[in-house]
Amino acid sequence: MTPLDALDLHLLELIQADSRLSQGELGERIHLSTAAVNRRLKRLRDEGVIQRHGAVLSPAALGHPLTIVVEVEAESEQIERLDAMKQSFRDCPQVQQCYYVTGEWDFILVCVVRDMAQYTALTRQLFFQSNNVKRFRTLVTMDPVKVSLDVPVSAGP
Amino acid sequence: MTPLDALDLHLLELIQADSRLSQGELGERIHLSTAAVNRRLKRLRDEGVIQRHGAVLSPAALGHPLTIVVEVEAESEQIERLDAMKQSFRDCPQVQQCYYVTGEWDFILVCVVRDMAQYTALTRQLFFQSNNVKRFRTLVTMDPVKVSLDVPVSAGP
DNA sequence: TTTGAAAGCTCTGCCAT
DNA sequence: ATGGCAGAGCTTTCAAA
Repeated sequence: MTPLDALDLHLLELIQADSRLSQGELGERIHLSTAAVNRRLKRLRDEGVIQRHGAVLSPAALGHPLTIVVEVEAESEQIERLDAMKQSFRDCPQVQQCYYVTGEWDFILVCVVRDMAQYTALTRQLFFQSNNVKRFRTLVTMDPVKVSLDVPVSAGP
Repeated sequence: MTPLDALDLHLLELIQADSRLSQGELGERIHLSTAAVNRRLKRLRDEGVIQRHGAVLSPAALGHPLTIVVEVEAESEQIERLDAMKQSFRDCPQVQQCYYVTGEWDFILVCVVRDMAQYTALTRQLFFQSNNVKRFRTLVTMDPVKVSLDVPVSAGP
């Protein structure tokens, strides 16, 4: 994979914040021609640095105002059973994010739901119906202080 | 705010998955003219249902291959001190997400970092340097099973 | 509300540098 | 690698229904 130069990083920073900027506009900002921007973006997409272009929707506007973080401990850590759990989390639209982690718990989930009733139904489906959840703990979000998937682009300390 | 009809929801579902679909293409898929699609998208943006259009970048490709979940307990729950904490989390590029939650812990953070050394530096900056962190617990991600901000669009159970 | 068309932009490939 | 250009395609607005 081609290493990223300063212009690539600048480009990524801009389209991460707003993917609707036209290639002409991007070119102006980083002092490159439209064609050059076009080529770089294509390369970055082909190499997988840019994974996808998506619209970020308001959960509240779509009737899912509640964000809930769930800590989950698995019964058995057999790969097969863990994979089945992972798949059930991936398949559930209400599960926005799932991380398999070290430490006290095995999984951390972030869920978006309509109300507590829907969350209760979700726990039935995901945890009680599974035969591999030892225990889970629910953390209800009072304030989604920061929600993004943005990656630091500048060099960093 | 105008209530969302079935066509709006279909549109949102499509551009949430891929915001690069052209308005003509979207129109074909939901059987509407380009102009009608254009107007609905504008309305959805103006109303804040569509919050932003962004590119999702690969953390690994940008040199941030480690995702770390952190549970944080605050010393004092004075609004002023909590707000200061929230702001420090918002301002930190390595903190992708922060939720202020009920229960055992006060904050859940999701961080993306280059390596453990950078994470250590981050904890210094965010936790030790703060005068309001009682304790925190680190959960290192072994597998980012599902990472998205997608919101369920269909009606749901 | 909708469609259809017109004007203006944007993307993309080609060629010269 | 880059910039300039041209044709195709896309977005946006407007009149009409």
